[in-house]
Amino acid sequence: MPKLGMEPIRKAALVKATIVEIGRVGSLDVTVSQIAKRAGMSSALAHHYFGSKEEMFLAAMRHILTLYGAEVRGALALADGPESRLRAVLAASFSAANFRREAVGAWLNFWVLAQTVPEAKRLLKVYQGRLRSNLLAGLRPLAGDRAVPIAEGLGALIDGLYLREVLKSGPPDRELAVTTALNYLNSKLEGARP
Amino acid sequence: MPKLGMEPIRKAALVKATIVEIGRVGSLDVTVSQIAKRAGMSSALAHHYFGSKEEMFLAAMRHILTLYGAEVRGALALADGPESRLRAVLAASFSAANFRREAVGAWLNFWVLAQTVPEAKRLLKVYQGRLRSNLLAGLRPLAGDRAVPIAEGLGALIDGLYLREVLKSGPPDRELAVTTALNYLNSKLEGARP
DNA sequence: GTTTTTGTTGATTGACGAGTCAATAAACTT
DNA sequence: AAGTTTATTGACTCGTCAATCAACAAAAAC
Repeated sequence: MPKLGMEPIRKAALVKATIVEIGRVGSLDVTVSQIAKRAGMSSALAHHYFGSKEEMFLAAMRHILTLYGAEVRGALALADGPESRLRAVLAASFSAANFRREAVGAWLNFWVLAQTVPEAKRLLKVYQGRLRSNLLAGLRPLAGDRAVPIAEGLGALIDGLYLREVLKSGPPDRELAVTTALNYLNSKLEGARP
Repeated sequence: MPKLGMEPIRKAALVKATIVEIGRVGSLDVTVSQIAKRAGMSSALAHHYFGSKEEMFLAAMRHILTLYGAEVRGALALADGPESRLRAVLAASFSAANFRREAVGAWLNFWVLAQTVPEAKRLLKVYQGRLRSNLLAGLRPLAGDRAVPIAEGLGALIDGLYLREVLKSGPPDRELAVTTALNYLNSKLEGARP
C-alpha cells in the first residue's frame, strides 16, 4: 500500500528517531536498524532515503541547528533594546526544547562527530558563529570594545552549562542555567557601564 | 625473551597509547589492535592485562584525572592566600599538559563514555567535585555566600573552554583561556568586594 | 494496458573487531 | 631437573552491522 510522497515524511521520522536514539543510548553507536525501527520502517528503507548512516547523522544535526536558529530568531523578534536581545538569546539557548536531556545528549555526540566528519565540524562552526554574532550585536552597544571577550566567554559558558547538564541525574534545571548565564552577563555589564 | 615485571610497564604503555589514539582518531571507535600496536604489543596481550577495552578506557581516564589532580596539588602548594589559590587552580586546568588537543579530545570522549558507563560517570563526578571544592576554598573568603554560584559558573566556564578548544584548528591558546577565566573571576569578585 | 516511477522489505554479503585459546618460551621455585 | 608462574603471540570464533539486492506492490504516465 505504498502511498506517494512518502519521502519527506519518512526522512523527518528518521531524523527525529536518530536524535531520540542517540540521546537514549548516549553515544553514536546506534545501529541503523535501531533508528529505523523507532521510525517505524525497515533499515533498508532508511538506507534508501539517506544513503548512509553518516548522512542521517548530519541531517539530524542540521535539524537541531535549524530548530535552535528558529527559536533564537523568534525570541529576538519580540525583543527590543540590546539588553532584552541578550536575554532573548539566552532564553532560547536554554529553552525547554533545546535544553532537554535527549537534545543535550545528541549535542554532545555531535561535538564528537565534528572531530571526524568535516561537514559536522562546519555545521557546529556555523552555530558558534551565529551565537557569537547574536551576542555581539547585543553587547556592543553596552560594552563597546570589551564586547568581544565577553561574547567569547559567554559562548563558552553556555556550552559548558550544556556539558554539565549531561552528567547530572534528574531533570534539567533551566532556571539555574539561565540565572548562571545572566549572572555572568550582569557582572560584566556592571563593570563596563559608565 | 620474557623479562619479568612487565605488567606495570605494559599497562602504562597501553594507557598512554589509549589516550593518544582516542585523541588522534577523535572518537572512542578505536580498536584494541590500534592501541596495542601503538603501545608496541599484540592485541592479545592488551586483553591479557586489561581484560576488556572498557577497562582500558577507564584506566586511561583515571590516569588523566590523576595527572590533573597532581598538577593542581602542586600549584596549590606554592600559592598563598585565596586569590593566589584560585589562580593556581586555573593555571593548572589550562596547563600545557592538560590543555592540549590530544588530552582535550580524549576528555570530550570520556564525557561521552560517562553517558553509558557508570564508572566513567563516577570518575567525572569526582573531578567535578574536586574542582568545585578547590574553587570554593578560594572563593569563600572573597565572596562569602556568593561563592557557590560563582564556583558553579566558573566550573562550567572551564569545561566550556575545553569544549571550544576541540573545534578550533591550530594550536591551543592557553593564554586566552586563562585570561577569559580570570576575567570572569575578576568581574565577579569586584562585584562582591566591600 | 503496458511501462515507469515510487515505496517497501527480507535476505544476503562482506568486513571488521572484541575476546578466547593453545602453544611457546624464558625466568623463577623447590 | 622438574614444575610453576609470567610473558607473549598468531590463529580462531562468534557477533554485529552497514550497505546492497532481488523481488514485490501500488500509483502514475503513456
